[in-house]
Amino acid sequence: MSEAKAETAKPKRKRLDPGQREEEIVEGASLYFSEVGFGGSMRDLAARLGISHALLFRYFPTKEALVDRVYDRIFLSRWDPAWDALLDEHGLPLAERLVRFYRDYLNAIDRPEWVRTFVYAGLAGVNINQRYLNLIKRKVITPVAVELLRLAGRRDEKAVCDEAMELSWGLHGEIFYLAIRRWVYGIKVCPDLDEFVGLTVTKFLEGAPAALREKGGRMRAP
Amino acid sequence: MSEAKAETAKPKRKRLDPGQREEEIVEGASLYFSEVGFGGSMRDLAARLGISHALLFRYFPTKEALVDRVYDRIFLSRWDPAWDALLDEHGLPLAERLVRFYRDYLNAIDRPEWVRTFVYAGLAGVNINQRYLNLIKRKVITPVAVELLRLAGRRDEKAVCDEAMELSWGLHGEIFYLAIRRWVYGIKVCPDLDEFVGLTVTKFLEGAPAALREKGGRMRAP
DNA sequence: CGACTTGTTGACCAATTGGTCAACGGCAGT
DNA sequence: ACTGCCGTTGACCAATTGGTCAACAAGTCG
Repeated sequence: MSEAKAETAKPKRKRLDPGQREEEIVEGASLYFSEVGFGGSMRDLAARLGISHALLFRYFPTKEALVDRVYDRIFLSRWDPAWDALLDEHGLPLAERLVRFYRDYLNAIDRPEWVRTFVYAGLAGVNINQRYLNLIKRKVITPVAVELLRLAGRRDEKAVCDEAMELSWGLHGEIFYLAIRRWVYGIKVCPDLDEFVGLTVTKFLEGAPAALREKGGRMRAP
Repeated sequence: MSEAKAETAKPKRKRLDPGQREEEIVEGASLYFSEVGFGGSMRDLAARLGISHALLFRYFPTKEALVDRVYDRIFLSRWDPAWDALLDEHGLPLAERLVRFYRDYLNAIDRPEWVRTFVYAGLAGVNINQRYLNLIKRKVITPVAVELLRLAGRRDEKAVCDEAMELSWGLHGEIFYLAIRRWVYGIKVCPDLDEFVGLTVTKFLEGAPAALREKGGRMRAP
């Protein structure tokens, strides 16, 4: 009873195992920077961790080094290898694959650290951003576009192919935009993510092939 | 010839009309902050404008005041009143209205200052952001959702109504995401915006009613 | 209990930040 | 050309920033 403060979960003040402390710092930094952006100060972060800011420099030689680690932590291995197989499972109907993939994917990324850090990085012009989107393009957008073309019964002329890519990006953007609305704009969104993905994929599969076939129709307004 | 520097467009160094100078500052600040974020410094901005940073404080008492002006400049009166009438023109088919509105809208907002500042503001938690999106919801999302419900032949039960809203947000997000890809992530996008809007609206109108009708089908996976 | 290792800290530094102010100097009006 | 208004500036200030370093103390080994 003489030290009643000891109840607030983590009142420890000193002498941690180095590995443990480092982990604690990276974890805390991920949260902190995702909230305030990478303009946040080392002192604030330290205060939040309950340590002195000098200690941060014991574990990371420079702020940039910490930031890099945060990038790694958040982006690296955010791609579940199982998704490769799933998206390529031509035995399953496309609808099934898309619904399952995007439910899983949205579930994996729809958290504040991920979305906010990703957007912060984009605004700051960090290249990790473009690298990640190239991966998405290669593994998701393009394969989906290819199957979309076949579904619409179009041969792969350059122009039509580009349109299929844009439609595929559209599906992706629509889903990611939900996360943006929630974590960047702070707006309340549809609580049932699975339902949202279901709706959106259905809309995509019902609408996109039709849009592709209708080329030259409604699009070319006077 | 004795003053050859005088050729680089605006080598003027002193004594502008106050109104003119103020305009110049707000204009420059809009560009500057949209590039580096609102963490940018007054000194940098001043250097970029070719004036001393003290002068900035002559025109704006504080940095915050300048930032507010930039917000106003960028967001205020970004809504073309003609859009109200257009969206409400029930004589025209919905497809026509949507295509025309979103072509115009995308054209109006698809510029770096707008998109980047909007996202910066969102991350910073500035309320102007939510205010703007409420306007979008009221003037675009909801009316479109209502017409979508009718198109799908569904009565307006709460659940179905929510779904229609999400689908409508989806269309909006898809289109805005194009601007994000371009101006936040710095990725090359479909060069023909009008074509993109045409495709996306077609996909929406072909797919969304179907998705709404199909409730309980593909969505409820085991 | 004392000594040694090492995780941790408070004090300090130089650079940068938002903001102030007295003094400078264009540019009328006469 | 002189004068005076006022747009403009350089020098300055306090607070904050990333980063350093000698000193402190928690835990362990004898």
